[in-house]
Amino acid sequence: MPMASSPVPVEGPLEHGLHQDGRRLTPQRRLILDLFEQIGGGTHLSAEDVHRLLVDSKARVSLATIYRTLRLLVDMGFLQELELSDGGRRFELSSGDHGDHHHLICVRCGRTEEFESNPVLEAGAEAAKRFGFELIESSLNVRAICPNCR
Amino acid sequence: MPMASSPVPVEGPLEHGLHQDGRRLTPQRRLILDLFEQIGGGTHLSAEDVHRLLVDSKARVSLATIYRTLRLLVDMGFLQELELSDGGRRFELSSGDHGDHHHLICVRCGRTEEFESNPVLEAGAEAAKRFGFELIESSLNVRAICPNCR
DNA sequence: ATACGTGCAAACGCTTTGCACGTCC
DNA sequence: GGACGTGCAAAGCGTTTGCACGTAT
Repeated sequence: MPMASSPVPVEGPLEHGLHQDGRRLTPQRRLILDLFEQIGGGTHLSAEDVHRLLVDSKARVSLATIYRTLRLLVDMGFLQELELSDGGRRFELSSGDHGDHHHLICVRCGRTEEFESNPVLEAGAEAAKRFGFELIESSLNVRAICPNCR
Repeated sequence: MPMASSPVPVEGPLEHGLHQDGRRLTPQRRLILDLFEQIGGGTHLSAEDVHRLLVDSKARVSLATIYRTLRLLVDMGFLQELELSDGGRRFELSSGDHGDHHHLICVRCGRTEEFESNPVLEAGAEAAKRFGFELIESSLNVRAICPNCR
């Protein structure tokens, strides 16, 4: 039988990544990443969404910290930033598998569906190669009108 | 010999579209659309770009009118709005042929190359169909680093 | 102990809007 | 003549930043 108590609650990737750069693990950073992990991989949240959700759950985080932490988590690779059609920036948990995502967006109500497509990924990679660019990621945004809004 | 003067200088699509809705053809609207037509189809301009170019050429147009007119021209289908990686909104002449465009964007310097890809268009159309959406347009944004910035 | 992070509020950049005046039909 | 469009300046919105205080290491 193992020891009953483990004073260090298993150093996760967040702690590890932060400490490597001399940065610190704060309750706010933990809360923000936890929120994305609990809410699941396919959800797109704005900075204000994150703030409201955390405040609603009695957490004490300022909007400024949300913005700073979201940028940090994107830089560290935990989150990905999305550029949807309305100009609003959204964030979602990095999908460890590919890193590329395609979105079908209703221009009326904002409803967004995700899908995958290998031909699209290949086309992006090929275009980058042709122009001598180093590929980071490719994202297809399909602007459309959803069944409810028609 | 025909009459020497033709008081209506050939009503173009802009005049026609405007008058249909009880809207008016103003010098500002003409200037803004002319700018895009002269500069060519592949160029992406921000609202400020348009303003600066017009002011530089001695035109008298306010930034507010630029914004109002850009939206109008997009609504009328003469221009298309682009959502590039940095969150900046850009506009370009509607390419009469397809209406879909794909961009390769350098995340460091903002250099943008355009390319075409039928598989991408097909993938977008197929996704829209699968979810029951009515397709408007699809755009692939490939985030990458250009040769100069590497 | 000390560098790093936070909250607050002000500043910021881009975009929109209220209003009085001007202009196209 | 009258509705529509413009310019100006102010407001709006999402985001960033300076600063003093707090806290993780």
